[in-house]
Amino acid sequence: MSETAPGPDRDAARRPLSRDLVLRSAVALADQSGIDAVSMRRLGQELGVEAMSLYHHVHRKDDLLGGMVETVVAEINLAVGALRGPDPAADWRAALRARVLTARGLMLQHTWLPGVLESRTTVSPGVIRYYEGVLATLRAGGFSYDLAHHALHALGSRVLGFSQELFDPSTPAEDAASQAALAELATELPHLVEMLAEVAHDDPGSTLGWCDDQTEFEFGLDVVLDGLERRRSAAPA
Amino acid sequence: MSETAPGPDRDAARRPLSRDLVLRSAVALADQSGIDAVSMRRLGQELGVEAMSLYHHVHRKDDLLGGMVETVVAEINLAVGALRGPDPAADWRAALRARVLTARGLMLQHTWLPGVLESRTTVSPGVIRYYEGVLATLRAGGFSYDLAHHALHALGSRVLGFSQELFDPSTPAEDAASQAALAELATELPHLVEMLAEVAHDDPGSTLGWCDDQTEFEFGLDVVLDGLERRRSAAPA
DNA sequence: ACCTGAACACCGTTCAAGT
DNA sequence: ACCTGAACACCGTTCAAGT
Repeated sequence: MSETAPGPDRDAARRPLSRDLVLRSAVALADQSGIDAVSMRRLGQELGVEAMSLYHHVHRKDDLLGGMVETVVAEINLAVGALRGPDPAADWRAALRARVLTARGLMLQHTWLPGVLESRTTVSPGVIRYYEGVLATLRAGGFSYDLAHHALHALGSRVLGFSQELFDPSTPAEDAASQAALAELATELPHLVEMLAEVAHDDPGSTLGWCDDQTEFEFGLDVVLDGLERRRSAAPA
Repeated sequence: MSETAPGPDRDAARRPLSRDLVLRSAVALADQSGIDAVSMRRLGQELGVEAMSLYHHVHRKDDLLGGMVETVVAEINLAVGALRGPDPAADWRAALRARVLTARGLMLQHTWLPGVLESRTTVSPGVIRYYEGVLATLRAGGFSYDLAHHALHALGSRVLGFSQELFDPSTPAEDAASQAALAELATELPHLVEMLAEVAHDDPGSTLGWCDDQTEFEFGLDVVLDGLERRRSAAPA
Protein backbone atom coordinates (compact mmCIF):
# COMPACT_ATOMS: atom_id res chain seq x y z
CA MET A 1 0.00 0.00 0.00
CA SER A 2 1.21 3.52 -0.69
CA GLU A 3 2.14 5.68 2.29
CA THR A 4 1.32 9.31 1.57
CA ALA A 5 3.85 10.54 4.12
CA PRO A 6 7.21 11.33 2.55
CA GLY A 7 10.56 11.28 4.29
CA PRO A 8 12.07 8.62 6.54
CA ASP A 9 9.87 5.88 7.89
CA ARG A 10 10.35 6.56 11.58
CA ASP A 11 6.59 7.09 12.06
CA ALA A 12 5.09 4.65 9.60
CA ALA A 13 2.21 3.70 11.91
CA ARG A 14 1.01 7.26 12.36
CA ARG A 15 -1.97 8.10 10.19
CA PRO A 16 -2.59 11.81 9.57
CA LEU A 17 -4.61 13.26 12.40
CA SER A 18 -8.29 13.96 11.78
CA ARG A 19 -11.23 14.79 14.00
CA ASP A 20 -12.64 11.35 13.42
CA LEU A 21 -9.39 9.65 14.38
CA VAL A 22 -9.09 11.82 17.49
CA LEU A 23 -12.64 10.99 18.58
CA ARG A 24 -12.30 7.27 17.94
CA SER A 25 -9.05 7.16 19.87
CA ALA A 26 -10.65 9.03 22.75
CA VAL A 27 -13.55 6.56 22.85
CA ALA A 28 -11.13 3.64 22.77
CA LEU A 29 -9.05 5.18 25.55
CA ALA A 30 -12.13 5.78 27.71
CA ASP A 31 -13.36 2.24 27.09
CA GLN A 32 -10.02 0.83 28.13
CA SER A 33 -8.86 3.08 30.95
CA GLY A 34 -11.88 5.06 32.07
CA ILE A 35 -12.94 8.60 31.37
CA ASP A 36 -10.41 10.08 33.80
CA ALA A 37 -7.63 8.78 31.59
CA VAL A 38 -8.90 10.94 28.73
CA SER A 39 -6.75 14.04 29.14
CA MET A 40 -5.45 16.06 26.24
CA ARG A 41 -1.88 15.09 27.08
CA ARG A 42 -2.58 11.40 27.50
CA LEU A 43 -4.70 11.26 24.34
CA GLY A 44 -1.96 13.01 22.39
CA GLN A 45 0.51 10.47 23.71
CA GLU A 46 -1.78 7.67 22.56
CA LEU A 47 -1.76 9.18 19.07
CA GLY A 48 1.98 9.82 19.02
CA VAL A 49 1.47 13.56 18.92
CA GLU A 50 1.79 16.57 21.20
CA ALA A 51 -1.33 17.43 23.20
CA MET A 52 -1.57 20.80 21.49
CA SER A 53 -1.95 19.24 18.06
CA LEU A 54 -5.36 17.96 19.07
CA TYR A 55 -6.65 21.52 19.22
CA HIS A 56 -6.58 21.65 15.43
CA HIS A 57 -9.35 19.06 15.35
CA VAL A 58 -11.23 19.82 18.53
CA HIS A 59 -12.16 23.26 19.88
CA ARG A 60 -11.55 22.38 23.50
CA LYS A 61 -11.93 19.50 25.91
CA ASP A 62 -15.68 20.02 26.09
CA ASP A 63 -15.86 19.64 22.32
CA LEU A 64 -13.89 16.42 22.59
CA LEU A 65 -16.38 15.01 25.09
CA GLY A 66 -19.30 16.11 22.92
CA GLY A 67 -17.70 14.43 19.93
CA MET A 68 -17.20 11.22 21.88
CA VAL A 69 -20.89 11.22 22.74
CA GLU A 70 -21.83 11.77 19.08
CA THR A 71 -19.57 8.94 17.99
CA VAL A 72 -21.23 6.38 20.23
CA VAL A 73 -24.77 7.70 19.83
CA ALA A 74 -24.34 7.50 16.05
CA GLU A 75 -23.57 3.81 16.52
CA ILE A 76 -26.72 3.43 18.61
CA ASN A 77 -28.87 5.23 16.04
CA LEU A 78 -27.48 3.00 13.32
CA ALA A 79 -28.29 -0.15 15.29
CA VAL A 80 -31.74 1.11 16.23
CA GLY A 81 -32.45 2.16 12.65
CA ALA A 82 -31.52 -1.27 11.35
CA LEU A 83 -33.92 -2.90 13.80
CA ARG A 84 -36.75 -4.85 12.20
CA GLY A 85 -38.70 -5.34 15.36
CA PRO A 86 -42.35 -5.45 16.33
CA ASP A 87 -44.71 -3.04 14.57
CA PRO A 88 -45.36 -0.18 16.98
CA ALA A 89 -48.92 0.23 15.68
CA ALA A 90 -49.61 -3.33 16.81
CA ASP A 91 -47.50 -3.35 20.02
CA TRP A 92 -45.77 -0.12 20.92
CA ARG A 93 -44.40 -1.55 24.14
CA ALA A 94 -42.57 -4.36 22.40
CA ALA A 95 -41.31 -1.96 19.74
CA LEU A 96 -39.99 0.55 22.27
CA ARG A 97 -38.59 -2.21 24.44
CA ALA A 98 -36.56 -3.48 21.48
CA ARG A 99 -35.17 0.01 20.81
CA VAL A 100 -34.23 0.54 24.45
CA LEU A 101 -32.55 -2.84 24.88
CA THR A 102 -30.61 -2.34 21.65
CA ALA A 103 -29.35 0.99 22.93
CA ARG A 104 -28.51 -0.60 26.25
CA GLY A 105 -26.42 -3.26 24.55
CA LEU A 106 -24.16 -0.58 23.10
CA MET A 107 -24.22 1.52 26.25
CA LEU A 108 -22.84 -1.39 28.23
CA GLN A 109 -19.76 -1.37 26.03
CA HIS A 110 -19.05 2.25 26.92
CA THR A 111 -19.58 2.47 30.66
CA TRP A 112 -18.31 6.05 30.79
CA LEU A 113 -21.14 7.28 28.55
CA PRO A 114 -23.92 7.71 31.13
CA GLY A 115 -21.71 9.92 33.30
CA VAL A 116 -20.58 12.05 30.39
CA LEU A 117 -24.09 12.28 28.98
CA GLU A 118 -25.47 13.52 32.29
CA SER A 119 -22.75 16.08 32.79
CA ARG A 120 -23.22 17.66 29.35
CA THR A 121 -25.09 20.94 29.27
CA THR A 122 -25.35 21.31 25.51
CA VAL A 123 -27.77 19.15 23.66
CA SER A 124 -26.53 16.21 21.59
CA PRO A 125 -27.88 16.09 18.00
CA GLY A 126 -27.54 12.31 18.05
CA VAL A 127 -29.62 12.01 21.20
CA ILE A 128 -32.23 14.30 19.64
CA ARG A 129 -32.39 11.98 16.63
CA TYR A 130 -32.77 9.05 18.98
CA TYR A 131 -35.69 10.76 20.70
CA GLU A 132 -37.31 11.42 17.33
CA GLY A 133 -37.40 7.67 16.74
CA VAL A 134 -38.84 7.02 20.19
CA LEU A 135 -41.46 9.68 19.65
CA ALA A 136 -42.44 8.19 16.28
CA THR A 137 -42.85 4.84 18.01
CA LEU A 138 -45.09 6.33 20.70
CA ARG A 139 -47.20 8.18 18.13
CA ALA A 140 -47.66 5.05 16.07
CA GLY A 141 -48.72 3.35 19.29
CA GLY A 142 -51.53 5.83 19.80
CA PHE A 143 -50.02 8.40 22.18
CA SER A 144 -51.08 12.03 22.03
CA TYR A 145 -48.16 14.44 21.80
CA ASP A 146 -48.96 15.63 25.28
CA LEU A 147 -48.81 12.16 26.80
CA ALA A 148 -45.77 11.25 24.72
CA HIS A 149 -44.03 14.31 26.12
CA HIS A 150 -44.74 13.21 29.67
CA ALA A 151 -43.66 9.71 28.72
CA LEU A 152 -40.23 10.91 27.58
CA HIS A 153 -39.72 12.65 30.90
CA ALA A 154 -40.97 9.63 32.85
CA LEU A 155 -38.59 7.32 31.02
CA GLY A 156 -35.68 9.69 31.47
CA SER A 157 -32.31 8.11 30.84
CA ARG A 158 -33.93 4.68 30.81
CA VAL A 159 -35.00 5.29 27.24
CA LEU A 160 -31.33 5.20 26.26
CA GLY A 161 -30.75 2.00 28.15
CA PHE A 162 -29.26 3.02 31.45
CA SER A 163 -30.39 3.88 34.95
CA GLN A 164 -28.07 5.13 37.61
CA GLU A 165 -27.93 3.03 40.71
CA LEU A 166 -27.18 4.71 44.02
CA PHE A 167 -25.14 1.73 45.15
CA ASP A 168 -22.45 0.61 42.76
CA PRO A 169 -19.02 -0.12 44.11
CA SER A 170 -16.77 -0.49 41.09
CA THR A 171 -13.92 -2.44 42.66
CA PRO A 172 -13.81 -5.49 44.95
CA ALA A 173 -12.18 -3.31 47.62
CA GLU A 174 -15.01 -0.79 47.47
CA ASP A 175 -17.55 -3.57 47.52
CA ALA A 176 -15.93 -5.01 50.64
CA ALA A 177 -15.87 -1.57 52.26
CA SER A 178 -19.55 -1.11 51.47
CA GLN A 179 -20.43 -4.48 52.95
CA ALA A 180 -18.49 -3.58 56.07
CA ALA A 181 -20.22 -0.19 56.36
CA LEU A 182 -23.55 -1.93 56.06
CA ALA A 183 -22.65 -4.56 58.64
CA GLU A 184 -21.72 -1.84 61.10
CA LEU A 185 -25.15 -0.22 60.76
CA ALA A 186 -26.95 -3.58 60.81
CA THR A 187 -28.78 -3.08 64.10
CA GLU A 188 -30.23 0.18 62.80
CA LEU A 189 -31.39 -1.46 59.59
CA PRO A 190 -33.65 -4.38 60.41
CA HIS A 191 -35.64 -4.29 57.16
CA LEU A 192 -32.61 -3.87 54.94
CA VAL A 193 -30.77 -6.73 56.64
CA GLU A 194 -33.75 -9.03 56.32
CA MET A 195 -34.32 -8.08 52.69
CA LEU A 196 -30.71 -8.79 51.80
CA ALA A 197 -30.83 -12.13 53.58
CA GLU A 198 -33.89 -13.12 51.62
CA VAL A 199 -32.62 -11.85 48.29
CA ALA A 200 -29.29 -13.59 48.88
CA HIS A 201 -31.16 -16.80 49.66
CA ASP A 202 -33.18 -16.65 46.44
CA ASP A 203 -30.19 -15.62 44.39
CA PRO A 204 -27.00 -16.84 46.05
CA GLY A 205 -23.98 -14.67 45.41
CA SER A 206 -25.97 -11.51 44.87
CA THR A 207 -25.29 -8.60 47.19
CA LEU A 208 -26.42 -5.05 47.44
CA GLY A 209 -23.47 -4.22 45.22
CA TRP A 210 -24.21 -6.53 42.38
CA CYS A 211 -27.81 -7.38 41.94
CA ASP A 212 -28.53 -8.59 38.42
CA ASP A 213 -28.53 -5.29 36.62
CA GLN A 214 -30.11 -6.54 33.43
CA THR A 215 -33.04 -8.13 35.24
CA GLU A 216 -33.55 -5.06 37.38
CA PHE A 217 -33.29 -2.76 34.39
CA GLU A 218 -35.95 -4.69 32.51
CA PHE A 219 -38.19 -4.85 35.57
CA GLY A 220 -38.02 -1.09 36.00
CA LEU A 221 -38.53 -0.48 32.30
CA ASP A 222 -41.62 -2.68 32.26
CA VAL A 223 -43.05 -0.93 35.31
CA VAL A 224 -42.81 2.37 33.47
CA LEU A 225 -44.09 0.98 30.16
CA ASP A 226 -47.08 -0.59 31.93
CA GLY A 227 -47.89 2.65 33.71
CA LEU A 228 -47.70 4.56 30.44
CA GLU A 229 -49.92 2.03 28.63
CA ARG A 230 -52.58 2.44 31.31
CA ARG A 231 -52.57 6.19 30.81
CA ARG A 232 -52.60 5.86 27.05
CA SER A 233 -55.57 3.51 26.97
CA ALA A 234 -57.40 5.69 29.48
CA ALA A 235 -57.00 8.78 27.28
CA PRO A 236 -56.40 7.84 23.63
CA ALA A 237 -55.10 10.40 21.13
CA MET B 1 -19.20 35.37 74.89
CA SER B 2 -15.82 33.95 75.81
CA GLU B 3 -13.35 33.33 73.00
CA THR B 4 -11.34 30.24 73.80
CA ALA B 5 -8.49 31.33 71.55
CA PRO B 6 -5.75 33.17 73.46
CA GLY B 7 -3.27 35.64 72.01
CA PRO B 8 -3.76 38.69 69.81
CA ASP B 9 -7.11 39.22 68.14
CA ARG B 10 -5.87 39.41 64.56
CA ASP B 11 -8.06 36.45 63.57
CA ALA B 12 -11.10 36.87 65.79
CA ALA B 13 -13.50 35.70 63.09
CA ARG B 14 -11.73 32.41 62.59
CA ARG B 15 -13.27 29.60 64.55
CA PRO B 16 -11.01 26.64 65.18
CA LEU B 17 -11.15 24.26 62.26
CA SER B 18 -13.18 21.09 62.67
CA ARG B 19 -14.42 18.43 60.32
CA ASP B 20 -17.94 19.72 60.71
CA LEU B 21 -16.94 23.28 59.89
CA VAL B 22 -14.96 22.11 56.87
CA LEU B 23 -17.91 20.08 55.56
CA ARG B 24 -20.44 22.84 56.12
CA SER B 25 -18.22 25.34 54.37
CA ALA B 26 -17.76 22.97 51.45
CA VAL B 27 -21.52 22.52 51.12
CA ALA B 28 -22.06 26.27 51.26
CA LEU B 29 -19.35 26.83 48.65
CA ALA B 30 -20.86 24.21 46.32
CA ASP B 31 -24.33 25.70 46.79
CA GLN B 32 -23.05 29.12 45.90
CA SER B 33 -20.44 28.53 43.22
CA GLY B 34 -20.98 25.00 41.99
CA ILE B 35 -19.12 21.79 42.71
CA ASP B 36 -16.18 22.72 40.46
CA ALA B 37 -15.39 25.59 42.80
CA VAL B 38 -14.83 23.12 45.62
CA SER B 39 -11.07 22.60 45.43
CA MET B 40 -8.88 22.11 48.46
CA ARG B 41 -7.10 25.40 47.80
CA ARG B 42 -10.27 27.38 47.25
CA LEU B 43 -11.99 25.87 50.28
CA GLY B 44 -8.95 26.65 52.43
CA GLN B 45 -9.08 30.22 51.18
CA GLU B 46 -12.76 30.41 52.12
CA LEU B 47 -11.84 29.31 55.65
CA GLY B 48 -8.83 31.60 55.94
CA VAL B 49 -6.43 28.70 56.11
CA GLU B 50 -3.88 26.93 53.92
CA ALA B 51 -5.24 24.12 51.78
CA MET B 52 -3.03 21.60 53.53
CA SER B 53 -4.63 22.30 56.90
CA LEU B 54 -7.82 20.71 55.65
CA TYR B 55 -6.08 17.34 55.52
CA HIS B 56 -6.15 17.21 59.29
CA HIS B 57 -9.94 16.97 59.16
CA VAL B 58 -10.47 15.14 55.90
CA HIS B 59 -8.48 12.15 54.59
CA ARG B 60 -8.50 13.29 50.98
CA LYS B 61 -10.73 15.01 48.48
CA ASP B 62 -12.88 11.92 48.10
CA ASP B 63 -13.51 11.95 51.85
CA LEU B 64 -14.52 15.60 51.61
CA LEU B 65 -17.10 14.78 48.94
CA GLY B 66 -18.39 11.84 50.96
CA GLY B 67 -18.71 14.08 54.00
CA MET B 68 -20.62 16.67 52.01
CA VAL B 69 -23.07 13.97 50.93
CA GLU B 70 -23.49 12.81 54.53
CA THR B 71 -24.12 16.36 55.67
CA VAL B 72 -27.01 16.93 53.29
CA VAL B 73 -28.44 13.41 53.50
CA ALA B 74 -28.50 13.77 57.30
CA GLU B 75 -30.69 16.85 56.77
CA ILE B 76 -32.96 14.82 54.51
CA ASN B 77 -33.23 11.97 56.99
CA LEU B 78 -34.09 14.43 59.73
CA ALA B 79 -36.86 16.00 57.65
CA VAL B 80 -38.19 12.62 56.54
CA GLY B 81 -38.08 11.30 60.10
CA ALA B 82 -40.09 14.26 61.36
CA LEU B 83 -42.75 13.66 58.75
CA ARG B 84 -46.17 12.84 60.15
CA GLY B 85 -47.68 11.81 56.86
CA PRO B 86 -50.16 9.19 55.69
CA ASP B 87 -50.06 5.78 57.39
CA PRO B 88 -48.22 3.44 55.00
CA ALA B 89 -50.39 0.52 56.11
CA ALA B 90 -53.42 2.43 54.85
CA ASP B 91 -51.85 4.09 51.77
CA TRP B 92 -48.23 3.19 51.06
CA ARG B 93 -48.20 5.25 47.86
CA ALA B 94 -49.14 8.46 49.64
CA ALA B 95 -46.68 7.71 52.42
CA LEU B 96 -43.79 7.04 50.03
CA ARG B 97 -44.77 10.00 47.87
CA ALA B 98 -44.51 12.28 50.91
CA ARG B 99 -41.04 10.94 51.73
CA VAL B 100 -39.81 11.38 48.19
CA LEU B 101 -41.14 14.89 47.77
CA THR B 102 -39.67 15.92 51.11
CA ALA B 103 -36.29 14.62 50.00
CA ARG B 104 -36.70 16.41 46.68
CA GLY B 105 -37.36 19.71 48.41
CA LEU B 106 -33.95 19.54 50.08
CA MET B 107 -32.25 18.14 46.97
CA LEU B 108 -33.37 21.18 45.00
CA GLN B 109 -31.40 23.37 47.38
CA HIS B 110 -28.19 21.48 46.63
CA THR B 111 -28.18 21.03 42.86
CA TRP B 112 -24.67 19.55 42.88
CA LEU B 113 -25.80 16.59 45.01
CA PRO B 114 -27.20 14.30 42.28
CA GLY B 115 -23.98 14.52 40.30
CA VAL B 116 -21.80 13.83 43.33
CA LEU B 117 -24.08 11.05 44.54
CA GLU B 118 -23.91 9.28 41.19
CA SER B 119 -20.16 9.58 40.90
CA ARG B 120 -19.48 8.07 44.33
CA THR B 121 -18.34 4.48 44.40
CA THR B 122 -18.45 3.95 48.16
CA VAL B 123 -21.80 3.59 49.80
CA SER B 124 -23.24 6.42 51.86
CA PRO B 125 -24.43 5.43 55.37
CA GLY B 126 -27.00 8.24 55.22
CA VAL B 127 -28.44 6.96 51.97
CA ILE B 128 -28.58 3.46 53.45
CA ARG B 129 -30.57 4.83 56.38
CA TYR B 130 -32.86 6.59 53.94
CA TYR B 131 -33.46 3.33 52.10
CA GLU B 132 -34.25 1.59 55.40
CA GLY B 133 -37.11 4.06 55.86
CA VAL B 134 -38.37 3.50 52.34
CA LEU B 135 -38.19 -0.23 52.79
CA ALA B 136 -40.13 -0.03 56.07
CA THR B 137 -42.80 1.95 54.22
CA LEU B 138 -43.03 -0.63 51.45
CA ARG B 139 -43.21 -3.50 53.94
CA ALA B 140 -45.97 -1.79 55.90
CA GLY B 141 -47.74 -1.35 52.58
CA GLY B 142 -47.77 -5.07 51.97
CA PHE B 143 -44.72 -5.65 49.77
CA SER B 144 -42.77 -8.88 49.94
CA TYR B 145 -39.05 -8.35 50.39
CA ASP B 146 -38.50 -9.65 46.91
CA LEU B 147 -40.89 -7.18 45.30
CA ALA B 148 -39.63 -4.36 47.53
CA HIS B 149 -36.12 -5.10 46.30
CA HIS B 150 -37.22 -4.81 42.69
CA ALA B 151 -39.13 -1.66 43.61
CA LEU B 152 -36.01 0.03 44.98
CA HIS B 153 -34.20 -0.68 41.73
CA ALA B 154 -37.15 0.47 39.63
CA LEU B 155 -37.36 3.75 41.54
CA GLY B 156 -33.62 4.31 41.32
CA SER B 157 -32.58 7.85 42.08
CA ARG B 158 -36.20 8.96 41.96
CA VAL B 159 -36.66 7.67 45.47
CA LEU B 160 -34.32 10.41 46.66
CA GLY B 161 -36.19 13.07 44.72
CA PHE B 162 -34.26 13.55 41.53
CA SER B 163 -34.18 12.20 38.01
CA GLN B 164 -31.53 13.11 35.52
CA GLU B 165 -32.83 14.74 32.37
CA LEU B 166 -30.88 14.24 29.17
CA PHE B 167 -31.67 17.81 28.08
CA ASP B 168 -30.82 20.47 30.60
CA PRO B 169 -28.97 23.54 29.41
CA SER B 170 -27.90 25.37 32.54
CA THR B 171 -27.35 28.84 31.09
CA PRO B 172 -29.39 31.03 28.72
CA ALA B 173 -26.54 30.83 26.19
CA GLU B 174 -26.59 27.03 26.27
CA ASP B 175 -30.35 27.05 25.99
CA ALA B 176 -30.16 29.29 22.91
CA ALA B 177 -27.47 27.05 21.40
CA SER B 178 -29.64 23.99 22.00
CA GLN B 179 -32.66 25.65 20.39
CA ALA B 180 -30.51 26.55 17.40
CA ALA B 181 -29.14 23.00 17.09
CA LEU B 182 -32.68 21.72 17.18
CA ALA B 183 -33.88 24.20 14.56
CA GLU B 184 -31.10 23.11 12.24
CA LEU B 185 -32.24 19.50 12.42
CA ALA B 186 -35.92 20.42 12.17
CA THR B 187 -36.60 18.79 8.81
CA GLU B 188 -35.24 15.51 10.13
CA LEU B 189 -37.40 15.69 13.22
CA PRO B 190 -41.04 16.00 12.22
CA HIS B 191 -42.48 14.40 15.33
CA LEU B 192 -40.27 16.30 17.73
CA VAL B 193 -41.07 19.61 16.07
CA GLU B 194 -44.79 18.96 16.16
CA MET B 195 -44.68 17.83 19.76
CA LEU B 196 -42.82 20.93 20.84
CA ALA B 197 -45.27 23.15 18.97
CA GLU B 198 -48.17 21.49 20.76
CA VAL B 199 -46.56 21.52 24.18
CA ALA B 200 -45.58 25.16 23.70
CA HIS B 201 -49.17 25.94 22.73
CA ASP B 202 -50.59 24.31 25.85
CA ASP B 203 -47.95 25.79 28.10
CA PRO B 204 -46.62 29.02 26.56
CA GLY B 205 -43.06 29.78 27.48
CA SER B 206 -42.08 26.18 27.97
CA THR B 207 -39.31 24.82 25.77
CA LEU B 208 -37.40 21.59 25.57
CA GLY B 209 -34.95 23.15 27.97
CA TRP B 210 -37.34 24.03 30.71
CA CYS B 211 -40.39 21.89 30.90
CA ASP B 212 -41.97 22.08 34.33
CA ASP B 213 -39.61 19.83 36.21
CA GLN B 214 -41.78 19.40 39.28
CA THR B 215 -44.83 18.36 37.26
CA GLU B 216 -42.77 15.97 35.17
CA PHE B 217 -41.07 14.55 38.23
CA GLU B 218 -44.39 13.82 39.91
CA PHE B 219 -45.83 12.34 36.72
CA GLY B 220 -42.90 9.97 36.39
CA LEU B 221 -43.02 9.08 40.08
CA ASP B 222 -46.72 8.27 39.90
CA VAL B 223 -46.21 6.13 36.81
CA VAL B 224 -43.71 4.03 38.75
CA LEU B 225 -45.78 3.93 41.94
CA ASP B 226 -48.85 2.82 39.97
CA GLY B 227 -46.90 0.09 38.21
CA LEU B 228 -45.56 -1.13 41.55
CA GLU B 229 -49.01 -1.14 43.17
CA ARG B 230 -50.34 -3.30 40.35
CA ARG B 231 -47.60 -5.82 40.95
CA ARG B 232 -48.06 -5.71 44.70
CA SER B 233 -51.81 -6.33 44.55
CA ALA B 234 -51.28 -9.09 41.99
CA ALA B 235 -48.87 -10.93 44.29
CA PRO B 236 -49.35 -9.93 47.94
CA ALA B 237 -46.73 -10.72 50.56
C1' DA C 1 -1.62 18.54 67.80
C1' DC C 2 -2.26 21.60 64.38
C1' DC C 3 -0.80 24.48 60.65
C1' DT C 4 2.58 25.92 56.96
C1' DG C 5 5.18 26.34 52.55
C1' DA C 6 7.75 24.24 49.11
C1' DA C 7 7.63 20.61 45.95
C1' DC C 8 5.87 16.89 42.73
C1' DA C 9 3.17 15.23 39.19
C1' DC C 10 -0.45 16.27 36.98
C1' DC C 11 -4.49 19.35 34.48
C1' DG C 12 -6.64 22.66 30.24
C1' DT C 13 -5.32 26.25 27.42
C1' DT C 14 -2.67 30.36 25.12
C1' DC C 15 0.88 31.92 22.40
C1' DA C 16 4.78 32.53 19.52
C1' DA C 17 7.52 29.87 16.88
C1' DG C 18 8.79 26.42 13.75
C1' DT C 19 8.13 23.51 9.06
C1' DA D 1 -1.88 24.18 7.23
C1' DC D 2 -0.36 21.59 10.71
C1' DC D 3 2.49 20.61 14.60
C1' DT D 4 5.64 22.01 18.52
C1' DG D 5 7.45 23.54 23.06
C1' DA D 6 7.45 26.76 26.58
C1' DA D 7 4.54 29.06 29.64
C1' DC D 8 0.42 30.24 32.67
C1' DA D 9 -2.85 29.33 36.01
C1' DC D 10 -4.70 25.91 38.01
C1' DC D 11 -5.33 20.78 40.36
C1' DG D 12 -4.61 16.83 44.55
C1' DT D 13 -1.25 15.26 47.55
C1' DT D 14 3.43 14.32 50.06
C1' DC D 15 6.84 15.80 53.01
C1' DA D 16 9.76 18.15 56.13
C1' DA D 17 9.54 21.91 58.92
C1' DG D 18 7.67 25.05 62.04
C1' DT D 19 4.82 26.39 66.64
